[in-house]
Amino acid sequence: MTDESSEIAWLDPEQQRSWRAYLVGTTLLMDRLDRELREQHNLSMPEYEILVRLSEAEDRRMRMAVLADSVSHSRSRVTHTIARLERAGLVERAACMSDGRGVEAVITDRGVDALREAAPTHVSGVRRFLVDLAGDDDFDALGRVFNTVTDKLISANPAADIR
Amino acid sequence: MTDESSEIAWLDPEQQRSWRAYLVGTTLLMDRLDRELREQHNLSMPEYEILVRLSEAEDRRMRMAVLADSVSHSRSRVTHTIARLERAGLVERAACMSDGRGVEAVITDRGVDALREAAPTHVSGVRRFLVDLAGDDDFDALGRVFNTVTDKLISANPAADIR
DNA sequence: AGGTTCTCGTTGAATCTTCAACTATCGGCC
DNA sequence: GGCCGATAGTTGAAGATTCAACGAGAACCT
Repeated sequence: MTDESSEIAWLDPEQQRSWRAYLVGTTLLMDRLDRELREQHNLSMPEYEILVRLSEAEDRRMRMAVLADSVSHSRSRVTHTIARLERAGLVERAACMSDGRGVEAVITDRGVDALREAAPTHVSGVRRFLVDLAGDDDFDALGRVFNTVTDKLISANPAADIR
Repeated sequence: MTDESSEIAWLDPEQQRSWRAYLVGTTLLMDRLDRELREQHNLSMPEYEILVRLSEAEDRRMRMAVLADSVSHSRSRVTHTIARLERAGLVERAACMSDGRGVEAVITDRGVDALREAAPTHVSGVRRFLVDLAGDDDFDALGRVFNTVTDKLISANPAADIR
């Protein structure tokens, strides 16, 4: 294209095909999983993910910042998401004893129930549209790649705050 | 968990690790690439993708529906995105001659320039945070997986309208 | 103590996306 | 020609996410 383009490391056609497949595939996949959760369980993907983290946490509760880091969403976003979940009665907020600024999100019994109901739907979607389509080796490769990507982006973006 | 859970094909721990790495990694990656484009070139990822498609198209123009399909966004979304790009002077709309309902999006010279400027930034990001981190074989695997995912989700979602 | 600086989490507005409803045109059919 | 269902694209409001600014408490330093 321009003069400087000769110095730029463009993607070769095959790499470009893979990159675009990833972009489009991810869009379609997230869209689909989100839609299934919404229609069948009235939950969005981000909400679902947060419920999962909380349900696995010690004492079913997590500090907002830890929660935000664990899903890699901004703190503001988590605040809003938790607010929605709280309105739905699936989560409650509790002041943090050890830190006056702190807030803990706690999944309620109803939250656990909602998650239990939604989980099979979700997992089946992940299987049908991703895991079972990929060979085991390819799926392992995917895991390796994105573990590396995550490491790189976490350490490149110093410390906690995603933003 | 519940009784029926014994019949459900959950993900084994390693699969779960990969799935979550993909989720988190994708979040971080898209976030990062979007931010770089925005800060350095005042473009979002979806806007960038659309400019790319248009720039590659015959005569630099595409029907809205074709464009929407090619990036796998809803038509409404593309309408809004194009409206923004039009406001920025990077794209124009033109009535379609062969079909009275049709609208073609055409990338302007300014649009081509903007894309030319942004492309090196973007490609470098894709390389630094994904392509160059993955071994060639792993990256190929990623391409295979998402080509399959895309095929499955396109055919599963009969015909054009993504939603 | 007092002051400074940092982190925690929230807030409300701006931006982007989704959703449902709508207009207009096309295409087939009678 | 005229009707009828399907398709193209838009619209505006509702919903979700980002962004910048903020208040409150912690941590540190003297």
